[in-house]
Amino acid sequence: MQIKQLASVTGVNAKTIRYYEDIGLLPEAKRGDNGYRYYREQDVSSLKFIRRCKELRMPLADIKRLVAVQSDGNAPCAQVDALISQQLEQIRIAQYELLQLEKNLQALANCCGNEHIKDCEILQHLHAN
Amino acid sequence: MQIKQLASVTGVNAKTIRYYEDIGLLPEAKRGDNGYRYYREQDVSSLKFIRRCKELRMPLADIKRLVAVQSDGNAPCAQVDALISQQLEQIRIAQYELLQLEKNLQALANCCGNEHIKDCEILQHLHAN
DNA sequence: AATAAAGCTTCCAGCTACAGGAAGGTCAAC
DNA sequence: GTTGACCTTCCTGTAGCTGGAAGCTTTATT
Repeated sequence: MQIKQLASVTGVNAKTIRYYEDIGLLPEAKRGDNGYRYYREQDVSSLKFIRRCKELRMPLADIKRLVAVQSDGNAPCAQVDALISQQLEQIRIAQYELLQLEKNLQALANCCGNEHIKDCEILQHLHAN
Repeated sequence: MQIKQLASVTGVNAKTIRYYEDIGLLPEAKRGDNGYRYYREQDVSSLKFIRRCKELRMPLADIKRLVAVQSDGNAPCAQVDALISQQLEQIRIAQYELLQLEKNLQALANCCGNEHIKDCEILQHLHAN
Protein backbone atom coordinates (compact mmCIF):
# COMPACT_ATOMS: atom_id res chain seq x y z
CA MET A 1 0.00 0.00 0.00
CA GLN A 2 1.15 3.55 -0.68
CA ILE A 3 1.60 6.24 1.87
CA LYS A 4 -1.76 7.84 1.34
CA GLN A 5 -3.59 4.65 2.01
CA LEU A 6 -1.57 4.00 5.13
CA ALA A 7 -2.50 7.49 6.16
CA SER A 8 -6.17 6.86 5.60
CA VAL A 9 -6.37 3.53 7.41
CA THR A 10 -4.44 4.77 10.42
CA GLY A 11 -5.77 8.29 10.55
CA VAL A 12 -2.24 9.68 10.51
CA ASN A 13 -1.34 12.33 7.96
CA ALA A 14 1.06 11.26 5.19
CA LYS A 15 3.37 14.15 6.03
CA THR A 16 3.41 12.99 9.60
CA ILE A 17 4.27 9.45 8.55
CA ARG A 18 7.30 10.72 6.65
CA TYR A 19 8.22 12.81 9.64
CA TYR A 20 8.06 9.78 11.93
CA GLU A 21 10.36 7.97 9.56
CA ASP A 22 12.74 10.94 9.54
CA ILE A 23 13.09 10.97 13.29
CA GLY A 24 13.42 7.21 13.47
CA LEU A 25 10.12 6.49 15.17
CA LEU A 26 9.13 4.37 12.19
CA PRO A 27 11.68 2.19 10.39
CA GLU A 28 12.66 3.21 6.89
CA ALA A 29 9.97 2.15 4.48
CA LYS A 30 10.65 -0.18 1.56
CA ARG A 31 10.80 1.68 -1.71
CA GLY A 32 9.60 0.69 -5.16
CA ASP A 33 11.69 1.29 -8.28
CA ASN A 34 10.04 4.67 -8.62
CA GLY A 35 11.16 5.68 -5.16
CA TYR A 36 7.69 5.46 -3.66
CA ARG A 37 7.28 4.13 -0.14
CA TYR A 38 5.34 0.88 0.18
CA TYR A 39 3.78 -0.42 3.35
CA ARG A 40 2.33 -3.66 4.72
CA GLU A 41 -0.17 -4.65 7.40
CA GLN A 42 2.59 -4.71 9.94
CA ASP A 43 3.18 -1.03 9.34
CA VAL A 44 -0.48 -0.34 9.92
CA SER A 45 -0.17 -1.93 13.35
CA SER A 46 2.97 -0.01 14.22
CA LEU A 47 1.43 3.26 13.27
CA LYS A 48 -1.78 2.56 15.13
CA PHE A 49 0.26 1.79 18.19
CA ILE A 50 1.98 5.11 17.89
CA ARG A 51 -1.31 6.86 17.39
CA ARG A 52 -2.70 5.31 20.55
CA CYS A 53 0.30 6.42 22.54
CA LYS A 54 -0.13 9.89 21.12
CA GLU A 55 -3.73 9.92 22.26
CA LEU A 56 -2.32 9.42 25.74
CA ARG A 57 -0.27 12.56 25.06
CA MET A 58 3.01 10.79 25.31
CA PRO A 59 5.95 12.71 23.90
CA LEU A 60 7.38 11.10 20.77
CA ALA A 61 10.62 10.45 22.62
CA ASP A 62 8.74 8.30 25.10
CA ILE A 63 6.89 6.49 22.35
CA LYS A 64 10.22 5.83 20.74
CA ARG A 65 11.46 4.19 23.90
CA LEU A 66 8.25 2.20 24.15
CA VAL A 67 8.74 0.94 20.62
CA ALA A 68 12.38 0.12 21.26
CA VAL A 69 11.70 -1.73 24.47
CA GLN A 70 9.49 -4.22 22.69
CA SER A 71 12.34 -5.72 20.74
CA ASP A 72 13.41 -7.70 23.79
CA GLY A 73 10.49 -9.75 25.05
CA ASN A 74 12.37 -10.80 28.16
CA ALA A 75 13.12 -7.31 29.31
CA PRO A 76 11.27 -6.35 32.48
CA CYS A 77 7.98 -4.49 32.30
CA ALA A 78 9.27 -1.90 34.72
CA GLN A 79 10.18 0.64 32.06
CA VAL A 80 6.74 0.49 30.56
CA ASP A 81 5.11 0.81 33.94
CA ALA A 82 7.31 3.76 34.75
CA LEU A 83 6.45 5.56 31.53
CA ILE A 84 2.75 5.16 32.09
CA SER A 85 3.02 6.27 35.71
CA GLN A 86 5.02 9.33 34.79
CA GLN A 87 2.52 10.20 32.15
CA LEU A 88 -0.32 9.84 34.62
CA GLU A 89 1.55 12.02 37.04
CA GLN A 90 2.01 14.70 34.40
CA ILE A 91 -1.64 14.63 33.53
CA ARG A 92 -2.65 15.03 37.16
CA ILE A 93 -0.37 17.98 37.60
CA ALA A 94 -1.81 19.57 34.49
CA GLN A 95 -5.32 18.92 35.76
CA TYR A 96 -4.57 20.67 39.00
CA GLU A 97 -3.12 23.66 37.20
CA LEU A 98 -6.10 23.92 34.94
CA LEU A 99 -8.45 23.78 37.87
CA GLN A 100 -6.76 26.76 39.50
CA LEU A 101 -6.74 28.52 36.21
CA GLU A 102 -10.41 27.92 35.67
CA LYS A 103 -11.21 29.48 39.02
CA ASN A 104 -9.17 32.54 38.24
CA LEU A 105 -10.65 32.97 34.82
CA GLN A 106 -14.15 32.40 36.12
CA ALA A 107 -13.73 35.10 38.72
CA LEU A 108 -12.31 37.43 36.12
CA ALA A 109 -15.06 36.72 33.62
CA ASN A 110 -17.70 37.73 36.13
CA CYS A 111 -16.05 40.80 37.52
CA CYS A 112 -16.80 43.46 34.95
CA GLY A 113 -20.22 44.94 34.41
CA ASN A 114 -19.07 48.09 32.70
CA GLU A 115 -19.18 49.25 29.14
CA HIS A 116 -15.94 50.95 28.31
CA ILE A 117 -12.34 49.89 28.41
CA LYS A 118 -11.38 52.67 30.77
CA ASP A 119 -13.68 51.24 33.44
CA CYS A 120 -13.03 47.62 32.66
CA GLU A 121 -12.59 45.71 35.88
CA ILE A 122 -11.08 42.76 34.14
CA LEU A 123 -8.22 44.93 32.99
CA GLN A 124 -7.96 46.55 36.39
CA HIS A 125 -7.54 43.17 37.98
CA LEU A 126 -4.88 42.23 35.49
CA HIS A 127 -3.03 45.44 36.24
CA ALA A 128 -3.27 45.11 40.00
CA ASN A 129 -0.16 44.51 42.04
CA MET B 1 16.84 50.51 35.40
CA GLN B 2 18.62 48.02 33.19
CA ILE B 3 17.13 44.91 31.69
CA LYS B 4 18.37 42.58 34.36
CA GLN B 5 16.72 44.55 37.08
CA LEU B 6 13.47 44.72 35.15
CA ALA B 7 13.77 40.98 34.81
CA SER B 8 14.25 40.49 38.50
CA VAL B 9 11.41 42.75 39.66
CA THR B 10 8.94 41.27 37.21
CA GLY B 11 10.11 37.68 37.28
CA VAL B 12 10.45 37.67 33.52
CA ASN B 13 13.71 36.50 31.98
CA ALA B 14 15.82 39.18 30.26
CA LYS B 15 15.93 37.12 27.09
CA THR B 16 12.18 36.96 27.15
CA ILE B 17 11.91 40.72 27.58
CA ARG B 18 13.99 41.27 24.46
CA TYR B 19 11.89 38.73 22.68
CA TYR B 20 8.69 40.55 23.65
CA GLU B 21 10.17 43.72 22.25
CA ASP B 22 11.11 41.92 19.04
CA ILE B 23 7.59 40.72 18.43
CA GLY B 24 6.09 44.08 19.33
CA LEU B 25 4.43 43.02 22.56
CA LEU B 26 6.51 45.56 24.43
CA PRO B 27 7.32 48.95 22.89
CA GLU B 28 10.90 49.60 21.88
CA ALA B 29 12.92 50.43 24.94
CA LYS B 30 14.82 53.69 25.29
CA ARG B 31 18.52 53.24 24.79
CA GLY B 32 21.46 54.87 26.49
CA ASP B 33 24.50 56.08 24.56
CA ASN B 34 26.04 52.70 25.03
CA GLY B 35 23.08 51.01 23.39
CA TYR B 36 21.78 49.53 26.64
CA ARG B 37 18.03 49.36 27.18
CA TYR B 38 16.71 51.47 30.04
CA TYR B 39 13.36 50.99 31.70
CA ARG B 40 11.01 52.87 34.02
CA GLU B 41 8.28 51.99 36.50
CA GLN B 42 5.75 52.09 33.73
CA ASP B 43 7.57 49.26 32.02
CA VAL B 44 7.44 47.26 35.20
CA SER B 45 3.65 47.58 35.16
CA SER B 46 3.37 46.63 31.52
CA LEU B 47 5.47 43.58 31.96
CA LYS B 48 3.64 42.49 35.08
CA PHE B 49 0.41 42.81 33.18
CA ILE B 50 1.77 40.56 30.48
CA ARG B 51 2.99 38.10 33.03
CA ARG B 52 -0.43 37.89 34.61
CA CYS B 53 -2.05 37.26 31.28
CA LYS B 54 0.51 34.55 30.65
CA GLU B 55 -0.38 32.94 33.95
CA LEU B 56 -3.88 32.66 32.54
CA ARG B 57 -2.25 30.83 29.63
CA MET B 58 -3.24 33.38 27.10
CA PRO B 59 -1.36 33.15 23.81
CA LEU B 60 0.94 36.11 23.21
CA ALA B 61 -1.20 37.13 20.25
CA ASP B 62 -4.18 37.55 22.55
CA ILE B 63 -2.16 39.45 25.08
CA LYS B 64 -1.04 41.72 22.29
CA ARG B 65 -4.61 42.47 21.42
CA LEU B 66 -5.39 43.07 25.07
CA VAL B 67 -2.55 45.54 25.28
CA ALA B 68 -3.61 47.27 22.09
CA VAL B 69 -7.24 47.58 23.09
CA GLN B 70 -6.31 49.63 26.13
CA SER B 71 -5.16 52.55 24.09
CA ASP B 72 -8.74 53.62 23.50
CA GLY B 73 -10.50 54.02 26.82
CA ASN B 74 -13.85 54.51 25.18
CA ALA B 75 -13.76 51.29 23.24
CA PRO B 76 -16.28 48.76 24.43
CA CYS B 77 -15.33 46.09 26.93
CA ALA B 78 -16.77 43.43 24.68
CA GLN B 79 -13.45 42.41 23.18
CA VAL B 80 -11.90 41.90 26.57
CA ASP B 81 -14.89 39.94 27.76
CA ALA B 82 -14.74 37.80 24.66
CA LEU B 83 -11.06 37.03 25.11
CA ILE B 84 -11.56 35.95 28.68
CA SER B 85 -14.58 33.83 27.79
CA GLN B 86 -12.75 32.14 24.99
CA GLN B 87 -9.86 31.43 27.25
CA LEU B 88 -12.18 29.96 29.85
CA GLU B 89 -13.79 27.85 27.19
CA GLN B 90 -10.40 26.54 26.07
CA ILE B 91 -9.45 25.67 29.60
CA ARG B 92 -12.66 23.76 30.14
CA ILE B 93 -12.19 21.78 26.98
CA ALA B 94 -8.65 20.97 28.04
CA GLN B 95 -9.91 19.92 31.46
CA TYR B 96 -12.39 17.56 29.94
CA GLU B 97 -9.76 16.02 27.72
CA LEU B 98 -7.41 15.53 30.60
CA LEU B 99 -10.11 13.87 32.63
CA GLN B 100 -10.72 11.28 29.92
CA LEU B 101 -7.03 10.85 29.56
CA GLU B 102 -6.56 10.29 33.25
CA LYS B 103 -9.15 7.53 33.22
CA ASN B 104 -7.48 5.79 30.32
CA LEU B 105 -4.05 6.04 31.82
CA GLN B 106 -5.28 4.93 35.19
CA ALA B 107 -6.86 1.83 33.68
CA LEU B 108 -3.70 1.13 31.76
CA ALA B 109 -1.45 1.62 34.76
CA ASN B 110 -3.37 -1.00 36.70
CA CYS B 111 -3.72 -3.60 34.00
CA CYS B 112 -0.37 -5.35 33.99
CA GLY B 113 0.80 -7.66 36.73
CA ASN B 114 3.41 -9.45 34.69
CA GLU B 115 7.14 -9.33 34.65
CA HIS B 116 8.35 -9.45 31.10
CA ILE B 117 7.71 -7.31 28.08
CA LYS B 118 6.37 -10.17 26.05
CA ASP B 119 3.49 -10.59 28.50
CA CYS B 120 2.98 -6.90 29.19
CA GLU B 121 -0.69 -6.17 29.20
CA ILE B 122 -0.13 -2.47 28.89
CA LEU B 123 1.54 -3.01 25.56
CA GLN B 124 -1.13 -5.45 24.53
CA HIS B 125 -3.77 -2.87 25.18
CA LEU B 126 -1.86 -0.31 23.19
CA HIS B 127 -1.56 -2.73 20.31
CA ALA B 128 -5.20 -3.77 20.34
CA ASN B 129 -7.45 -2.85 17.49
C1' DA C 1 -0.56 9.80 -28.53
C1' DA C 2 -1.03 13.86 -25.87
C1' DT C 3 -2.37 15.90 -21.87
C1' DA C 4 -4.27 16.64 -17.46
C1' DA C 5 -4.91 15.25 -12.73
C1' DA C 6 -3.48 12.86 -8.85
C1' DG C 7 0.04 11.05 -6.19
C1' DC C 8 4.73 10.61 -5.01
C1' DT C 9 9.52 12.53 -3.87
C1' DT C 10 12.85 15.91 -1.38
C1' DC C 11 13.84 20.15 0.72
C1' DC C 12 12.90 24.47 2.97
C1' DA C 13 10.15 27.63 5.81
C1' DG C 14 7.05 28.59 9.51
C1' DC C 15 4.30 27.84 13.68
C1' DT C 16 4.81 28.96 19.70
C1' DA C 17 7.47 31.00 23.13
C1' DC C 18 11.25 31.12 24.27
C1' DA C 19 16.50 29.37 25.92
C1' DG C 20 21.37 28.72 25.04
C1' DG C 21 25.47 30.22 23.23
C1' DA C 22 28.93 32.81 20.44
C1' DA C 23 31.29 37.09 19.56
C1' DG C 24 31.99 41.36 20.98
C1' DG C 25 31.20 46.11 23.38
C1' DT C 26 30.89 48.56 28.17
C1' DC C 27 31.37 49.60 32.84
C1' DA C 28 32.85 49.39 37.74
C1' DA C 29 36.12 47.68 40.99
C1' DC C 30 40.60 46.38 42.45
C1' DG D 1 45.20 47.09 33.32
C1' DT D 2 42.74 43.42 34.02
C1' DT D 3 39.03 40.83 35.81
C1' DG D 4 34.15 40.07 36.02
C1' DA D 5 29.56 41.33 35.42
C1' DC D 6 26.78 43.38 32.54
C1' DC D 7 25.02 44.52 27.94
C1' DT D 8 24.38 43.99 22.67
C1' DT D 9 23.09 41.28 18.21
C1' DC D 10 22.70 37.13 15.69
C1' DC D 11 22.16 32.20 15.07
C1' DT D 12 20.51 27.72 16.47
C1' DG D 13 17.50 24.49 18.66
C1' DT D 14 13.36 22.95 21.05
C1' DA D 15 8.21 19.64 19.71
C1' DG D 16 5.53 18.02 16.37
C1' DC D 17 4.17 18.80 12.88
C1' DT D 18 2.01 21.58 8.40
C1' DG D 19 2.30 24.03 4.07
C1' DG D 20 4.42 24.93 -0.12
C1' DA D 21 7.73 24.70 -4.05
C1' DA D 22 9.87 22.08 -7.70
C1' DG D 23 10.00 18.08 -9.94
C1' DC D 24 9.13 13.01 -10.70
C1' DT D 25 5.58 8.89 -11.96
C1' DT D 26 1.36 6.94 -12.71
C1' DT D 27 -3.36 6.89 -14.13
C1' DA D 28 -7.31 8.68 -16.53
C1' DT D 29 -9.32 11.21 -20.14
C1' DT D 30 -9.56 13.03 -24.59
